[in-house]
Amino acid sequence: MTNAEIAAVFDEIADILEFQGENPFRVRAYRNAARTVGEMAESLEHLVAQGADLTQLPGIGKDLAEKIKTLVETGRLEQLDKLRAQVPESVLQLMHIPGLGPRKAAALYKQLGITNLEQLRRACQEHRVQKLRGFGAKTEEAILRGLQVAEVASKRILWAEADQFAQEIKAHLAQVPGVEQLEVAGSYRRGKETVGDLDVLVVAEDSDPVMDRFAQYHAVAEVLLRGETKMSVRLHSGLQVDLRVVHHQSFGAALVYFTGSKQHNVVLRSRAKQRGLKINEYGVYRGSEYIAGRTEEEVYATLDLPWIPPELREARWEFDWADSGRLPKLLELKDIRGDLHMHTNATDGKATLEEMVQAAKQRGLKYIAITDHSKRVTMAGGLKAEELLAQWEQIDQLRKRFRGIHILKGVEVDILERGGLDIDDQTLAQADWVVASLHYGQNQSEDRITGRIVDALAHPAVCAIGHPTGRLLGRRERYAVDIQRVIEAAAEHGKFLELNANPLRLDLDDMHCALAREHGVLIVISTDAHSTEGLNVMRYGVLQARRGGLEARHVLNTRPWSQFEKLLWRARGGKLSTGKK
DNA sequence: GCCGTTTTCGGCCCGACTGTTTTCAGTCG
Repeated sequence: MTNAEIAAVFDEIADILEFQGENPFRVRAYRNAARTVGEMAESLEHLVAQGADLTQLPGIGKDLAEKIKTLVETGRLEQLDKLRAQVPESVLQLMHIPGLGPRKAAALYKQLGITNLEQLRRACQEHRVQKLRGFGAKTEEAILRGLQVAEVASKRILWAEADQFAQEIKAHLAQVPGVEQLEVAGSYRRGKETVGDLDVLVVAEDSDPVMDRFAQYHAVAEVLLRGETKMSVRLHSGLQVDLRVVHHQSFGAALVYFTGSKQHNVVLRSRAKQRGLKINEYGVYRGSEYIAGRTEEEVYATLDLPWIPPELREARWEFDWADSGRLPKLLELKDIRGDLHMHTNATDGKATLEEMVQAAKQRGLKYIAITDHSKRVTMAGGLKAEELLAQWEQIDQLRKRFRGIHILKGVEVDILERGGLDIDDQTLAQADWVVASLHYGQNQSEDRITGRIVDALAHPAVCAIGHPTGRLLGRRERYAVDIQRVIEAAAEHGKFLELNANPLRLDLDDMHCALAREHGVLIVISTDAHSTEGLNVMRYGVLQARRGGLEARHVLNTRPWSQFEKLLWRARGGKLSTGKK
């Protein structure tokens, strides 16, 4: 059973317990466990097989450790079977309607016998819902609206898309007179790969002009609520945007509060409590006395903490790091010196080889690798060995004309379904840089896929594995691959692993990056550009790496050329074909 | 169900807004 499946079991248990009105802290324990398990890079199957002590994991105690063990060994959990028998599965969907929580959903089920969304719709239309205690005509209307938007509202969007809205909204609100400070917080500010909603924070004395202007933002479809300090809208795209207006002495506290994550805030609050303080979105208080809140630094300082970069605020390692003075100096976009995965119009890219080199140079890159597809990737017009060799001759010519940038002769060689690589060893040996990627046979078993990738890492010509999980955010699940084993193999052979900066991919993900760092494996952040504009996605990859706690020294393509050359030489067993001028 | 620099029992973050109430429960973030 995979980690994701175990996490799903715990989430389902939490859903049912919540619906049944169980102790909310018990529900939270299951949610926390689901999160811990779902985010782990190490496989629980392996940990159990090794007899590891699972209670060392955060939020996993004796009881849940035993349940994980049972799930891994038998694939089932008696507790869940029993719970499922008590509540029809479709009833749980009721809780996913905005405005319906466990209490109201339970009332609908118990008093009206509603077990699915269609019955709910009919009951609202027949005005049976408003007769229930605690419900009314407005609730009924809200449910009907909620039914319409439930599907689109639950969809998270890519960080890159959220960034466009965030920039527009900032520009839109900045024009309001009296707006002193303006920031978009939430998971957007934490740089999470997908974003569920936007939290806009504004400092102004008077909230009305800001809210009036906000309602006029062209993408707003509906104002969901509007109060003194808080307003929520839904955009035509379905994205919800929350606006909070605060006074300047609360800006830091509110920024901390609305940046989150939820779990990070819970830790902050308990730390405040331990120190006899109270922290909320308005500030830090001792009793009713305001202590701090103007800036984030000020707020963290009252809790004996340094300022923590938003990307790390997930209650994973940041508090341990901060307490022991080991908070990393996170990687920045300006640290990036090279880009080692890009395509040209020789395969499925749009720009010519020369245009790509020109564009890379304009962006200040000191070294790049041209890595077109190999022949197996027929859809992209992958290159045969002789075509590659011809391209590399072209690169020889270009090297004479372009100074100040090193152009590596590379290839993105396909890892074949049956194992092995798509280009012969002799040709590969002449390349400066080889990315091996898996494009076919994505439905094979975890063992086979992991085996194919581990074998590729053992190949002397291969430098790195491209997009190592193959996922496309919101479109395609990752293939079954044991990342732990891949990282161990990369460590053993001194190879590198890619963090693909395409906003749709972003794999390895943050947790994988952290695990690679622990194993001393260097990450390569690459754009996988298919056009000159494609080179601009590097910043998304940097953001993901920051979430994994990576510093510049953990990333191969931050190295100056001379250092990079040495590392590459070592990775290829002391054999470097050219790369030098 | 977890967890321990107040604790192995008794806590577990805190506030805004809405709708349905007549002082508050439920939901959300």
